[in-house]
Amino acid sequence: MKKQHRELSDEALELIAARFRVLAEPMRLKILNALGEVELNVNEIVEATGSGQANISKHLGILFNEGLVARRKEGLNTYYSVADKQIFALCENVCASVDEHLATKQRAFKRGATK
Amino acid sequence: MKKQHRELSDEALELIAARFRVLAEPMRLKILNALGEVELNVNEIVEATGSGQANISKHLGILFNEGLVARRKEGLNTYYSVADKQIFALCENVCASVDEHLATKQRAFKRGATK
DNA sequence: TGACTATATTACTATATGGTAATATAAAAA
DNA sequence: TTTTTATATTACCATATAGTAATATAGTCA
Repeated sequence: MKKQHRELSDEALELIAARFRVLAEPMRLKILNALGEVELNVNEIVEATGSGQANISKHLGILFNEGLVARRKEGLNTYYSVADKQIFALCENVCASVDEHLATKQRAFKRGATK
Repeated sequence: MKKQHRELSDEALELIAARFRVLAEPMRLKILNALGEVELNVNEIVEATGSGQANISKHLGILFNEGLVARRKEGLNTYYSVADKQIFALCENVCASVDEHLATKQRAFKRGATK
């Protein structure tokens, strides 16, 4: 039996999956996309996303715990920014991959072969 | 107000999130890791992962629907392989990112500041 | 044909989690 | 101090989904 790839323990797989899980929510992606390269406070993020304050705070907490965003308090406000800029490259990759997948599906559909 | 990043519709965000969601399961990552560059049938994957046949079939179906694996039938057997090799680069990135995050946490812990 | 085998599907349960309303906290202002 | 404001937290409900057992399906072999 040939060894295919790097050995990954169940624990490592769980950690990697957890990271993906954080990115697997449209609202969290929306927050990251809204942040981009700038720094926004919670209210600004609430407005940018159109979601409720409690929900946004919860998502921000999750993003913060995973180290994807940084947090800075200034008086009553909390300013958030993207801590791990690599996220954007990651999303670009996934974007391209999804796009390719959809194109393939569309070609199959046009050919009349959904298979 | 400055435009930060690319505009992404809610629909696009949902598609990207869906892709991440597929990768957000340890068992599916385990399957992809087991497959690597080789082709395995369902039974071989069942053995490699230590999970049940029904569960593996279900996960393979999900991976297939997202276009992450390809499927080839040969008699009674179904052989699966990784269709989107970019996945591995993606996982490497996430791996590095998680690693960095954990290292940061560890440094904070050693400093006595969990903050 | 009928038995056997590999895989897929279905039905079910248990768990996780997103959204929301209500509330707590804590900093600023009056 | 009291009030106001921004954010975080808690409790709750509704939904999604991983794992599993049972069953269906379909190819192979006798």
